[in-house]
Amino acid sequence: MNTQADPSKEELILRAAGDVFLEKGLSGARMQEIADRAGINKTLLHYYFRTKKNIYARILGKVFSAFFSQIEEAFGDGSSFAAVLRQFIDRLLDLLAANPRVPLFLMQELAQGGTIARDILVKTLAHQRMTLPKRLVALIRQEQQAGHLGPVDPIQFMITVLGSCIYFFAAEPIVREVLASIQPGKPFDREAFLAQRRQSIFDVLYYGLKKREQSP
Amino acid sequence: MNTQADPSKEELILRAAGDVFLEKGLSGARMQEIADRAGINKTLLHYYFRTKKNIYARILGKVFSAFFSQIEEAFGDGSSFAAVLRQFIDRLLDLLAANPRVPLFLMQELAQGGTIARDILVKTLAHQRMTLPKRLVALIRQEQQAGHLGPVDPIQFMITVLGSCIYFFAAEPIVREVLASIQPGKPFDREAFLAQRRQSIFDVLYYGLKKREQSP
DNA sequence: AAATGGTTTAACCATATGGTCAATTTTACC
DNA sequence: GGTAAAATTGACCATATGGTTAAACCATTT
Repeated sequence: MNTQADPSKEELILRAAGDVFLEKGLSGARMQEIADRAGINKTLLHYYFRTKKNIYARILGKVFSAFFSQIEEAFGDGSSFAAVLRQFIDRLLDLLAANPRVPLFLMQELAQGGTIARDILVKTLAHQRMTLPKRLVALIRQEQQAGHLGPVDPIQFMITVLGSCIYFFAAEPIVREVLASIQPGKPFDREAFLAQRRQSIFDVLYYGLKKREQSP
Repeated sequence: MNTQADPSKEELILRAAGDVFLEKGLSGARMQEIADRAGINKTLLHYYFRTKKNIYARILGKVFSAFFSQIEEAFGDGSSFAAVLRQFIDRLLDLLAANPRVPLFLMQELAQGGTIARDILVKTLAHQRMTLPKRLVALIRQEQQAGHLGPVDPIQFMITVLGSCIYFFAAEPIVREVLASIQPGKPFDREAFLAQRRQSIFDVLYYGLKKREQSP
C-alpha cells in the first residue's frame, strides 16, 4: 500500500551506512552490518552503490555539506558583535549536540589522508564559497577598526571559538572520566553541563576579544 | 657484535606498532605492515604479544601514560596565574607539536567505546591521581577568591584551554583547507602559525578570565 | 660437540569480508 | 493476463587477514 511514503531502499541504505560509518569509520564498518541495520540483503548495497568506498564517499559528502551549510546558517544577523558571537556559539553547540559524532568522524577521516575526504572537502568549500569564515573575519576586522575589539588575529580567534565548542564533543568520554576523577560520586548532568558550557565559552571568548589596555 | 645496544625486537615491534596504530587505528592497522616496518617476520608479533589486541593495548597504555604524565609536567611553577597559564599553553602546544596524532587517536579510540581504552584511562587517572586538573582548578579558585579573576567556572575554563590548544592538531587538514580557501595562493607557514596561535590563545583566554565589570 | 632452550622463519590454516552471479520476486506497462 | 524491466535474494567466490605450526637457527652450557 505504501500510503505513508516510506523511504526508498537507497535511502534506507544511506541512513544505515551513515550510522555505521560514523560509529566505526571506514575500515571498521562492515557491509553486512549496514545491510542488517537497513533491513535488506547485502547484495543490494552493491546493486545500488557498487562498492563500499562509493557508499562511504556518499556519506562523507552528505555529512560535509550538511554540516557546513548548517554552520553557515548559524551565522545569525544580530546587530552587535556580541549578539552575533553568542548566536554563533549557541547554534554551533546545538548543531553539535544533535550530531555529536560528526566532528570526530571528519577529523579522523581527514587525518587519515585519504583522497576521498580531501576531494570532497575541497568541492564542498568551493561550492559553499565559505561565506561564513570570511564574513566572521570581516566582521571582527570591522569591529576592530571601530575600536571595539582588541588586536587579536581574527582567524586565530575563529579557531579558538571552534576548538572551544567542538572539543567537548570530540573528547566527551575523556572529559567525563576526568571529571569523575575530580569530583567522585557526583553524577554527570549533560544538559546542565552544556548550558553552563555555552555561557562559559561566550564569557571567556567575548571578554578575551574585547578591547583592553595593558599586557603583562 | 651489537656493541651499540640496538633495540630489542620487542622494542622494534612496539615502535612500529605505535606508528601504524596512530596512523590507522585498530581496525585499519595490518599486522603485516607492523612486521614490515619493524623489519621482522610477522610470526614474531604473535610470539611476543599473542594477539593484535594485546599489542594495541600496550600502545594505548604507553601513549596514555606518556601523554598524561607530560601534561602533568607542563604545569609549571610560575608565580603569577598569568605565568602558569602561559607556561601551560606553551608546553601543551610543544607536546602536541611533537605528537600531533595523539589527541585524535585517543579521542577516536574512546569514542569507539571499546573497553580497552576506558580501562586504561581509568587506571592511568587513578595512578597519576590527576594532580594537574585539581591543581589548576584550585589555583583558579584561589585567584578568584583573591579577586583577580572573574567568576568563570574553572572546569569549563580548563576545557576551553584544552580545546583551544588541541583543536588545531586534531583538525589540521580542515583548518588548512579552509585557510587556503580564504586566502588563496598564500602558502601555509606552520611554524609561524603555531607561534601566532600560542600568543593568540593566551591573549584571548587570559583576558577572558580576568576580572571585569559589566556583562551585556 | 652434543644438548638445551630461547628466537626466528616459511608455510599453512580458518575465517571474515568485499564483491559477484544466477535465479526469483516484484513492479510497471500493454 | 502476459511480458519486460527493475528490484531483491541466497549461494558462491577470491582474497585479505589474524593467527598457528613445525622446522630451522643460534647462543649458551656442559
